[in-house]
Amino acid sequence: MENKSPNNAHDSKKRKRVDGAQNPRSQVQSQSPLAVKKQKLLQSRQNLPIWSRQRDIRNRLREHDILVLSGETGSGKSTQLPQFLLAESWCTGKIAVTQPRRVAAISLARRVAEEMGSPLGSSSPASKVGYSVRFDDNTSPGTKIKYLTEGMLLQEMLRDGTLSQYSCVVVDEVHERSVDVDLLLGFLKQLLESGKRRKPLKIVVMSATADVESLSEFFSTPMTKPEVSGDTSNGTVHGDDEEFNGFSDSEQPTPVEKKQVSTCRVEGRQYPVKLHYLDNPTEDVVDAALQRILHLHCKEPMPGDILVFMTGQEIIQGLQKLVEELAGNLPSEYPRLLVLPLFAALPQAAQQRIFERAPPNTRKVILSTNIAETSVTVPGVRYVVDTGKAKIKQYRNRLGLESLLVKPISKSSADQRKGRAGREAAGQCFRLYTQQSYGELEKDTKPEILRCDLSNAVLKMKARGVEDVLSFPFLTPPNREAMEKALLQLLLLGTLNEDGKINDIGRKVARLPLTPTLGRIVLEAARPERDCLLEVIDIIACLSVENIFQPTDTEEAREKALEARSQLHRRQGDHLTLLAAVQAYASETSDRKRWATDHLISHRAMQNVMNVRKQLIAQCKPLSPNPTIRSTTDEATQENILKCFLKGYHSNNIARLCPDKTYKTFAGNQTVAIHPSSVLFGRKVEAVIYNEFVFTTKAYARGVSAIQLKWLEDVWGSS
DNA sequence: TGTGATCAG
Repeated sequence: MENKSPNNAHDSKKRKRVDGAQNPRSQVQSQSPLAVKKQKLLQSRQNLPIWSRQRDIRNRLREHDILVLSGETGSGKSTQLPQFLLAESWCTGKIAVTQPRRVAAISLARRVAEEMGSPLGSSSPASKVGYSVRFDDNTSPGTKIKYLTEGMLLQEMLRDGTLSQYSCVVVDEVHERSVDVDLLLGFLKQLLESGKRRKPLKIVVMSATADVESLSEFFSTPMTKPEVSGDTSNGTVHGDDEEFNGFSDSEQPTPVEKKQVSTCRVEGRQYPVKLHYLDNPTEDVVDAALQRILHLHCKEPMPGDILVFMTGQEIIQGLQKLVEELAGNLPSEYPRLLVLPLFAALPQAAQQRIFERAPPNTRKVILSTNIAETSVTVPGVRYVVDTGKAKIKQYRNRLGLESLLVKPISKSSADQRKGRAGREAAGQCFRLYTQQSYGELEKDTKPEILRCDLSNAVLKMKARGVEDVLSFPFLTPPNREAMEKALLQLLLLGTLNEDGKINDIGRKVARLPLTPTLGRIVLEAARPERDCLLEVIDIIACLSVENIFQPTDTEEAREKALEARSQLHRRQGDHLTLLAAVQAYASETSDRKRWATDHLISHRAMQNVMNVRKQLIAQCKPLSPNPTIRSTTDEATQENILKCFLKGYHSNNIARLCPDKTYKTFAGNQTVAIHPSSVLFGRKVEAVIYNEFVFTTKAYARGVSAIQLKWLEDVWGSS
């Protein structure tokens, strides 16, 4: 039965006829539900734009190792391309397909399993399709097609430097240009040019935009100085290495010739969207959006929901009030208007409301951040209103901190937003800016690697044996200053040696699912002198998820929160307060959700904390097989916990109280105030450490704990 | 006395 499956047929000549078999009735009667479902799906697969390109794509990959495929949403590339390749003679191993987001990896795997008539993941050893995302590895030994997040493949590359179990890596959604995708592309390019693979490795790079030239140029041009060196002796957290790790041989790399890269374009499927611009620029986009929403609602026929792109939570909630007010005053002959906000911090249940059908005679208006641009598909939308702005992360080398700024979006972002109106029928897009302003927008959004703190990326490169990170093959190289800042940071953390080589600590930190700073703190906690691993992991878990404390926007809510959380507050500061919260939650055995609600703590955030905690404890097992559980009321324990943080923050995140009663940072002697959300707010202690420095109405330190200056020598004096 | 686009390990 296995061999009858068209996608497993190893006889590619017969394949076309089997796929096209139009008389499945006799098979259907005798086949399992999975096979019936597969047969039903075949027709819709055959209608996808990419279907007719199957032969072409397979031929191209027989002749070339690299294929750059551009295709818009709806072309079917993410589901069909991996299936096309399964029967190729070079495809003896697995096919990896990377995705930027977990939900995408999971839903694609589910869909492809159905199409292939295969059980999903670990449910059966016969499963051909699986997925792997953080906290959820759903694969079986027989998995041939594996959907996984970019971060998961990066982790796999640290453990198995040549990706020996794969015959093909498909990198999807490259146009989003996450830091992880940029690293992956560089690592894959190095791997291809290293000549380290025993069997061929095929690479398919897929992008929704037509930036095919830069991608094919990237892969076809050999690196001037192939980077092959590095000390990769074992220093693992897992201790399960079998394969070599990176490019550790001292032998010279094989000389590289210019690679042949094949390129291919597939049409998407999209209904037409009519564009409208403002004649004159507006000063007040909120008002312009309000007018546009009401006008659309009163003039355009039903059905047809409206999706409005805005910058952030606050402005969305403001507009929501205005629209609801005005819509309430409309004459009764108009349909009703249901306003739904959408942003990531919104509780899950509230986010779900956008998928529910509106009551009869009601039009939905969804006011969204750019979450609706890529991460969430809102159904029923025929009208898009675009303010042309978004909050964008920026990194400032000199201050060494990331901040969010409202900035104009790029052309490709604007076009993506517009496309959201044409998913189900023809639609319209109203841009709340002029056509001239559109013309002046950047073509693409600046890749994240040019806008962020690079210490994590650089550490990963070092852990893969890349010694000269300045000549790493980046699709768009970050500037030298940002790279040097990251190297310095890693050196201060003690993850690199003076000569820039990664050390044992660095290799261990690189494998933890944390920033280098937080990873370093965890390692410190495992040292026998500190011996407070479990306690520090609880705190670190909180710092690596969203805020566990429910936001308090009114005076009343603030008082209520203060009251509800009073038993959790620790006078030493926010770190020990977080620890108290996790310990209380974890020891709650009856109803954790209720406990969270009672304490005005986000249950969803706490569930994430528990997942991260479990993962970190498992990963740290080799560091400290039997960690002691400490009494957290013991002063020595408290001191040890905070000293671990001191080790990770070194001079960056410390401030001391000056005679003028203000806190000044160690590093820059800058005045910094304790944030009102801190339990230490308003208190004066000799010195503090803090998790982050933010500049809003003034310079604030958030996540603050009291320390003693005499501790510094103990922490900095030792290695 | 005040904040937060989004995603990933």
